[in-house]
Amino acid sequence: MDFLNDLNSQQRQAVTAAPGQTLVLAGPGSGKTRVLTNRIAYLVQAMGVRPYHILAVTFTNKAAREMQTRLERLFGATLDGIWLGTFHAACARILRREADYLPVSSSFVIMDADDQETLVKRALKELNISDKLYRPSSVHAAISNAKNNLTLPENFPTRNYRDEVIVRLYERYQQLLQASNGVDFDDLLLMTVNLLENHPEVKERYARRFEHVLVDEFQDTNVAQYQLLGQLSSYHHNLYAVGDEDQSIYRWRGADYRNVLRFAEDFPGCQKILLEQNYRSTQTVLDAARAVIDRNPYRTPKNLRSDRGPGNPILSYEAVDDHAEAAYVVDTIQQLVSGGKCKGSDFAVMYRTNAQSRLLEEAFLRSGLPYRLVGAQRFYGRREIKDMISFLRLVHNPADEVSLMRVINVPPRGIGDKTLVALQLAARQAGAGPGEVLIDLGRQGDQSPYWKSFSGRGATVLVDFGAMLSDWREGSQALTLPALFDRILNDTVYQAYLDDGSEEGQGRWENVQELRKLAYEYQDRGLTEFLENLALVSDQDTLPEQTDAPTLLTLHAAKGLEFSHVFIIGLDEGLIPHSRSIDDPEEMAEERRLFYVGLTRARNQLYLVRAGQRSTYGSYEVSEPSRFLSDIPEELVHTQGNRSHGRRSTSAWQDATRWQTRSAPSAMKSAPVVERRFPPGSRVNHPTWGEGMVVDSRIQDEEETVDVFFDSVGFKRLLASAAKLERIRK
DNA sequence: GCGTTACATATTTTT
DNA sequence: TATGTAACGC
Repeated sequence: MDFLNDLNSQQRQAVTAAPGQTLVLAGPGSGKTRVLTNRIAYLVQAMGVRPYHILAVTFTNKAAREMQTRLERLFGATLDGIWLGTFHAACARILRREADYLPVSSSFVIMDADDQETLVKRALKELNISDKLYRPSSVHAAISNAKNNLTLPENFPTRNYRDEVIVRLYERYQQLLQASNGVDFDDLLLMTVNLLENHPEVKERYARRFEHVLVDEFQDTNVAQYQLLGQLSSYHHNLYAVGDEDQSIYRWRGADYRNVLRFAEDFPGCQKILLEQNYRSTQTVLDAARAVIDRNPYRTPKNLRSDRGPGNPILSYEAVDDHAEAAYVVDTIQQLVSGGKCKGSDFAVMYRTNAQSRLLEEAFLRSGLPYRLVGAQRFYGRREIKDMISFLRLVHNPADEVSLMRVINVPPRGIGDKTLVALQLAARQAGAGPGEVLIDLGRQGDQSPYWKSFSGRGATVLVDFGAMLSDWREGSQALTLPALFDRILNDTVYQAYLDDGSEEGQGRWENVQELRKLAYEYQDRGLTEFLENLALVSDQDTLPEQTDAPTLLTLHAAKGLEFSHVFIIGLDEGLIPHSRSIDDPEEMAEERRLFYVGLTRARNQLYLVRAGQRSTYGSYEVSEPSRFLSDIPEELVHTQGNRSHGRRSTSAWQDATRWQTRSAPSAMKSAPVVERRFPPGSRVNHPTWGEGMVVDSRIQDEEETVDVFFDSVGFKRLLASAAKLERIRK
């Protein structure tokens, strides 16, 4: 049990906890994943638990993979029989096994968020409800919300007329889903919980098997997930939850950090262990983070400690506008990288909204520095990728109407609204799905009973497409996945459709080939598994790793990561906290946690950046500093630049920007030992240049360096000890 | 049925 | 800004 020696006492206590319900509250950087994996190792090695009896659930595939890798390292082999994966993957697995109990067959497709919205739109259309009054995204959110709370249409609380309409939409939506032999993302959880609830014998089977249930990021569980954990651990009662209320940032998706509090109420005998030793950040970072998060109510106070000493002060910078903000970030990174002090991969730039990445990207492109963008342009969200996946899904499951409607006329083959309406009608009259009708048409041509339901031209084009589809279906038995893929590409002449000679078209075609490459990897596993993985694996999981470039990402995407140098930009009211959060205290608390998550990603150096004005789609607006900034104790922060000096000619300001950038202290330097004599804002006198105002001042190599804006000559950078500076009163 | 255009539209976070 | 859609003309 060597691994126990490398743990601190809190960690060891957590890893070796007695069976039963255990709650580990793990502050950022406290070795949470390590505790989780070592716990599994401990269960297997010390307590003799067979991996077969262990279930470990995470929220992301990445986290699951990370645990997998660490376990392999600990054991020198893969653990046979263990269930280790995301909530959704585990549920999908259960549902496919137990499909006999379900309204769908075991080959059900998993509908992603886009598909869900498409279904909502169809429900709106069918029920003749205005999509202006009932925006699809909002209806989708309401349905999703209900499902996350285990609310079925019949239990949906209707407080007003709008709710009643939503219930009707919810019901129709559900019908459409099932007609497509589909299960949406939320159903994976909801249906599993209901299955276990309504069939105690099924529940017992799983609960008996899983002697130990472990959960990562417990604070992000929603009602359904919480319920599920209870069910799965209902026989052996060994539930091991690791999380941190302070890092709960998915409230909008139904996550409820109060589950952490509920855990203690529901299991009064549970053990609660706090991990407060931080191995990531300097004490300065932790102190700032703590000052921010301590203002949140309803949490377990934690005292995060670091052995790494105070480190560098936090640098804060206020740019004139959002362009200058981006320029500051890029310039600073460029200086530190070209100075050889840092690698590109030491840096991360975090922001609240994806839209903010654009100016950054432009600035990076201008500078020639490579960068890595997380999230924004989703590979699986691209049109061409969705098209190809839809073809494959259709082959796998012709009942999938969402996919059918997506690609029935892609590339354009003369199937327009009129023909589609006729197809829907014919299907409804026959009590079949449009997919079946289509395939029958394809097989039998004018001999098909459906033939006469269509006009001459409509019938022909439908027969053509139906023939293709039924061909693929037969092919799917005989052909390998990549071969099927190519067959589809060929038959649809998809390349010609995409690659119109433009750069964009070429890019799209490359994406298709990228997907084909992936299909190639699945040739031994087949279509079903390929599709399941496409549905459950997000883009975040397919990030190219190991590029030596700064990472651009949202604060949400940053959770679980760490970087030496972290920039958090857009620290303005309306962005952080986001304007949609200001009138709801719970939302506001979540914004605070989000900022906290960002702060605690930094190992060495934090940069807090904002802009005095920024363009919100079109026009510029003046912005106020984020309220969270004032929660950070001043002594932890070193303010760079100072917009408040009187004149601000463009050139002087640009000088200042560039200049301060260059002088950003390196992360590796220790904290200042010399006292500053000329704090920013003070007036000084110089023998040759006369009076000026100190704009910036910092200690470097035990020397005080100051930036002064002189009334006579503008900006100068001086060594305080060498220049005969004199401080004067205003 | 298709493609173009103008126009309106709404802009958080996504396993 | 950028995206989607409604309307129009072919």
